[in-house]
Amino acid sequence: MNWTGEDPALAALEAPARSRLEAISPIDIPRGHILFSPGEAVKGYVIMLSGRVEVYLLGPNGRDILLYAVVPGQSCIQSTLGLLGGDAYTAEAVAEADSRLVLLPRSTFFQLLDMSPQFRRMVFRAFADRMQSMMHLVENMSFLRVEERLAALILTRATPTGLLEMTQADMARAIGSAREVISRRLDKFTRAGLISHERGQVTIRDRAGLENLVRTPTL
Amino acid sequence: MNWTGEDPALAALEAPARSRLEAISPIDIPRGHILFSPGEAVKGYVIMLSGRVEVYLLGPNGRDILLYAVVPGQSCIQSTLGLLGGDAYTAEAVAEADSRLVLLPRSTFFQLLDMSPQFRRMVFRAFADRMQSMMHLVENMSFLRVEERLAALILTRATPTGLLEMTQADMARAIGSAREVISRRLDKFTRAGLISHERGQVTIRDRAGLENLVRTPTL
DNA sequence: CCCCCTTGTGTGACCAGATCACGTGCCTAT
DNA sequence: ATAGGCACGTGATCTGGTCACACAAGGGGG
Repeated sequence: MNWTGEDPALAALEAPARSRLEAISPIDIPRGHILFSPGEAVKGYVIMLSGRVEVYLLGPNGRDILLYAVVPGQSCIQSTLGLLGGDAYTAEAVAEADSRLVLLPRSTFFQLLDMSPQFRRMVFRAFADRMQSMMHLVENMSFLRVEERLAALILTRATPTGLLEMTQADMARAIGSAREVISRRLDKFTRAGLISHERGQVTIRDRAGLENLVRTPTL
Repeated sequence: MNWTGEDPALAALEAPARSRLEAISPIDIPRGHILFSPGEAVKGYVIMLSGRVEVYLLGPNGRDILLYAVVPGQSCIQSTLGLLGGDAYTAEAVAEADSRLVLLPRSTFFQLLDMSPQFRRMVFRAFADRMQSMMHLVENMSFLRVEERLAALILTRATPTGLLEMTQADMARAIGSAREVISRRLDKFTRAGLISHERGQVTIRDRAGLENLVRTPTL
């Protein structure tokens, strides 16, 4: 077993730190599984090896918004917050794809933090990335219109062939809007010839047109 | 000169780290001064000794929203982000009161990070606090109505005697709304007997009534 | 002291978007 | 076949952000 070789950042760790990590077995999480829910105690520091985990903030009325997605090479900030501050989770994390990850117990995490400069850099970097992305989230939600956010979502999440398989409700969650609004916007896009859409999927018809929408602030 | 004694977290540092810090002189920033603007290169890690610095995200149309305020014992995350990720500032920081702070050059910051476990904890803790507050920001802006946010603002920022000296435009920035909306809400609050207000200030008349507004989700 | 200029406010009209309350096809398991 | 669940469409309504003003309160400089 040699999972630390799978990731460049992990492979760069000092030998002692690496072997300390190797002692822990990765766990596999099936798609759709919930890693943690609000109120649960923090289990440890999470290192993603493969897959995709999305972290949502849950609102009182059943609404929820996507805070960020964790992909390999990143860590889950929620966990780190809990480890450092002692608070419980306030968000929900769900595996969007079959995922493989390593769960570092609190004590191991702190040991590594003290013994390995490389590990420290890794953690700091992960922190910085998250913070950056959170700021972008705030920025987008505050200053961009739904139409721009939606266009951006379609462009960034569609396959190279221009297909996006996603339900309207999920799109709404991803850009912090409501399902009904997505429905209407997709209609508008379709009438404008930018996309076509049917149950569960959107197909890009005019990529340039969408890109134009994104980079046009308010016009 | 012995400024590390002024703050409990700093006083807890190991002797070598402390003396390393003491070699740097604090700088004084007058109220209203802008510490940094978007696009500027990152100067270093900031440790606040006294005062209050507010960090705003600037929108394209002149609108801006308060990301967080830095008070003594905390650090400015924007700076840290820059140090770790190498990106320039994307926000603006302005001193809301006369402030005194220490600016750690990048190299010193990393040296301390490597040599002092206490310093590491301090930095991590600051990071975690900021991340936590950013999540609260997102949470509040997504799930709370303007009225609740405004009531909360008045309660938390008013003096013990119930006076809040702040312009409506500033309140709007603080809770991520627009000036006109604040104007109308304050009117409403006043008609309800919760507050009274005049140019540049709000006075709490019915604290319990305001608190009730805050903790009532939608009713 | 008055004028002018800046700053802080009040207000109405309008628009984007969130919420509510449905209805309607599709798909699957019993 | 049918019932239930899921994805989607749609109108009505409300909150809140934007725009375009007017107006009042200070604050110098003449």
